[in-house]
Amino acid sequence: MLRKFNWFFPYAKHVVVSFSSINKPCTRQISLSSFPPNSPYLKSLCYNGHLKEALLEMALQGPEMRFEGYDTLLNECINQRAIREGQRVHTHMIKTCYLPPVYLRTRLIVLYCKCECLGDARQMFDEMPERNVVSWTAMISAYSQRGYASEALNLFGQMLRSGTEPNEFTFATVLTSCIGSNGLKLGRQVHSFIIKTSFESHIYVGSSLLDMYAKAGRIHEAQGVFESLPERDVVSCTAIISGYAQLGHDEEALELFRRLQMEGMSSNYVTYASVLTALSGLSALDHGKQVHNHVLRSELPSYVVLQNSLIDMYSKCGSLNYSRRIFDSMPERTVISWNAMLMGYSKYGMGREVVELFELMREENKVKPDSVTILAVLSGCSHGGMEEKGLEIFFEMGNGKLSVEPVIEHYGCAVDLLGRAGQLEEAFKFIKKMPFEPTAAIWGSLLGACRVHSNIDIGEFVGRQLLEIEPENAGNYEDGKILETLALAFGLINATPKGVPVRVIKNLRICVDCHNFAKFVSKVNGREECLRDKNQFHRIVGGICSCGDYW
DNA sequence: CTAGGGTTAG
Repeated sequence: MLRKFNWFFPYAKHVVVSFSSINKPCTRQISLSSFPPNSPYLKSLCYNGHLKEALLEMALQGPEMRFEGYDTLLNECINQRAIREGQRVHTHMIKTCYLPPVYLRTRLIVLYCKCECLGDARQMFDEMPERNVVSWTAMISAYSQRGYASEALNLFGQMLRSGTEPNEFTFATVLTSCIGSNGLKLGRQVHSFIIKTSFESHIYVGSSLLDMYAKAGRIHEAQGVFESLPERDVVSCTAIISGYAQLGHDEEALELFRRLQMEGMSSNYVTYASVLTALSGLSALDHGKQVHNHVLRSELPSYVVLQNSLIDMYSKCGSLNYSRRIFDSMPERTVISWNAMLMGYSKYGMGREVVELFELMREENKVKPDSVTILAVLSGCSHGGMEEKGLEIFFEMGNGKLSVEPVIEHYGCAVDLLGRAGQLEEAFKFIKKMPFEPTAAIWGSLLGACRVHSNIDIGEFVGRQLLEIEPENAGNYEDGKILETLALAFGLINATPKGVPVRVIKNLRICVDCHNFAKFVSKVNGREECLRDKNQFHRIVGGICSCGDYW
């Protein structure tokens, strides 16, 4: 009993750890207890997930705690993502003057990283008296995983300068941070380093490498790395398939998938998600259903990611009912699930469904809307005849009610909403007041509104703005022709529904003609039609389109 | 101890 009181530390509910104290030179008090540390008991508590009891045991053992006990405890804290309990272990080390070896300090970095306490992880890292390749890699990977690519790369540079040799773990993780405008250049540098250190054919390094090339749009180089791999597994195969799919090479992606399957590759839910991306790009409903059936038969657990891609596939293939059925059946949804469903409704101009679903999302209050959510809702409102509602939601963003910072695309939607509501002057003033430089797309949307509402004054001004912003479009014409072209553009404003052949923006003309033709056909045949263009869907019944002639 | 592929939008 005496021993217990000697070494029992009454912890505050919220432990504030003084990180710097862990490195102070300090010797542990010598235990006079004759009891050996009860490590097996602590271990069994941890293995059974009883962290609270294990912490109590730690307190009882006091300074008799050794490496093994700390290791077991930290492992379980990491498994359970138990930050409070992990902090207690950390505090215990400090209070009992235990100087943890590099290994345990690295475990603490991992703990803080997994619990999304990146700052604490970095502090731990900075205060290490010595580091090895594992601790460097753990910290680099912490940044990579949390999306801090430049910090990861910075640290990689520091690591090299410190004279620590990277290993296959380091390369695999640092390559995932070679993204963005400078990514390819850096990735190539890392690649040559990998060749020098003979890690090129390592399966983890190789798949990370090919993924880096694929994300940089260098699919042939990615293919080259893939083919040079001495062995293949699910991840490397999925990486190359998704590389093709993400670059829009949908047929190649599917062809590769078929070939690799015949060669005996195994698939998992990530593979199917990538294949579904390719299929939705091709609007290949039948194949999509086959994948869906296959997934159901193979009894994969219900992975949110896979269900998200099924929602997207069905909506892009025009089967919104299937999308909704999957959406409704999901035990758990992420923001992407909501976004995919909202986007589906939005592209069909189903404004009411968009607003209803968005309201459901806010009621449930489990998942926070993000920038894409609002984009889907606003564009759904403008394509679906819910202008007022859409504007209301846009202005809620400015009020801070939505925890989403408006970006230029949201402003574009607002212009769309105002234009569609016929408030052309308001839209014009709105563009002038925006905190962003208006893009060609924004002027273009106002021009479209001017066309629908036959407003020549604003339309003329907007047309000139467009020619200024997009000189590459106008650059194809000689000076005289630009005035020619402008006239035709304004002619378009008053164009009859049958359409006047105007050559201002090519796809605008094609779109009007095709659209009218489709409407004409639907009226004559009395059939419903579904068209998919670059941005949205048109569902045409009896000569009337779901887009309300506004796109 | 540390590592690779994935779903919405653009």
